[in-house]
Amino acid sequence: MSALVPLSIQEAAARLGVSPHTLRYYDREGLLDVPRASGGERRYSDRELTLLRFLLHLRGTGMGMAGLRAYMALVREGEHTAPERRALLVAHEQEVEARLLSLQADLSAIRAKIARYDAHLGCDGAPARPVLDSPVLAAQRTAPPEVNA
Amino acid sequence: MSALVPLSIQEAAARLGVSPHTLRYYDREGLLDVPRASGGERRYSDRELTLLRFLLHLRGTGMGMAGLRAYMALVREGEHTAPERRALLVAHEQEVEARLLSLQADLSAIRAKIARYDAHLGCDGAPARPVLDSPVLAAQRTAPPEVNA
DNA sequence: GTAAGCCTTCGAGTGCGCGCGAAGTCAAGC
DNA sequence: GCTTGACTTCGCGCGCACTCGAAGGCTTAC
Repeated sequence: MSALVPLSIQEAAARLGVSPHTLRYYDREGLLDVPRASGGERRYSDRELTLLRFLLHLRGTGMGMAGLRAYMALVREGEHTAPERRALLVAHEQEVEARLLSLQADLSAIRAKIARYDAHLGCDGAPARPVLDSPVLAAQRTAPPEVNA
Repeated sequence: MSALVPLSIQEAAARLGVSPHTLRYYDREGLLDVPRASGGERRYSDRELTLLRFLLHLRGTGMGMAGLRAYMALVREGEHTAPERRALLVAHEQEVEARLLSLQADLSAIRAKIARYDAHLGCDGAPARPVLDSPVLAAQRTAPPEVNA
């Protein structure tokens, strides 16, 4: 999981699942100060990889570049900014949770529609296929079906 | 929930929670054939509102305009396209579920980070605040904490 | 020495889903 | 008849996060 020796931008990109272009972009945007080798090449070691992995979690949940910059600015400030970082993360967490709920609601509506197609295709009153269950669906059974079509 | 009389674009937009601009855009893009009043004004009745509501569920789960067009093309084709519509929706559903899972994984990582800040701020080995639980979180306790920072 | 290959910077382009302002039209009220 | 106001079409602009191409430099291999 961790590298013993600093990685080139290509290797780092491969590990993180992004393109080298993206890593350079993040650098340009001032998210990280990536150490350079003698020839000026970026060297990604554990610290950078760890930070980037977390930044990618933030990006994956829709935080914009401005948010990432703000967070990394606090990180550079030092340990005493921990409360502010926590506040920033909690605020983001709440936004994400809201989006997650509405995403689940939308998905639920789509599944209801699929179920209706199943009912009509099955042509015997009951769904032909029981719409195989998924772990993600657990919470949705509490919400009303909301069959709006 | 439903209108007895066709709505103006403003009223429809308000009900659907989008802007009139967006409704005209959808019209231009050929998603719906919205009936017009004598003066050429769009009139949204139950059929249109219902269709749009479902389209907004699709948009809300990240389906692009091309997907919406494809779906609506099938709807216009008639009832015999039901199997294709179902297939389209099922494919989309699976994409969304995948995104949902990765979103939850990202969110989980962020929450782990918050918990670590809590631990350090609390300064007594245990989280000062038990990180209040949410219904969304139910499935996540099965996944490993993945504290990567 | 020189060719290969990966790196560098800089700046412009892309794709998507609107957002918005301009300019014109139409129906209703006074 | 004239204003008012909501509607129409048209088409450019935008914000975001990349994405890519051009032009050049450094190191290593032969």
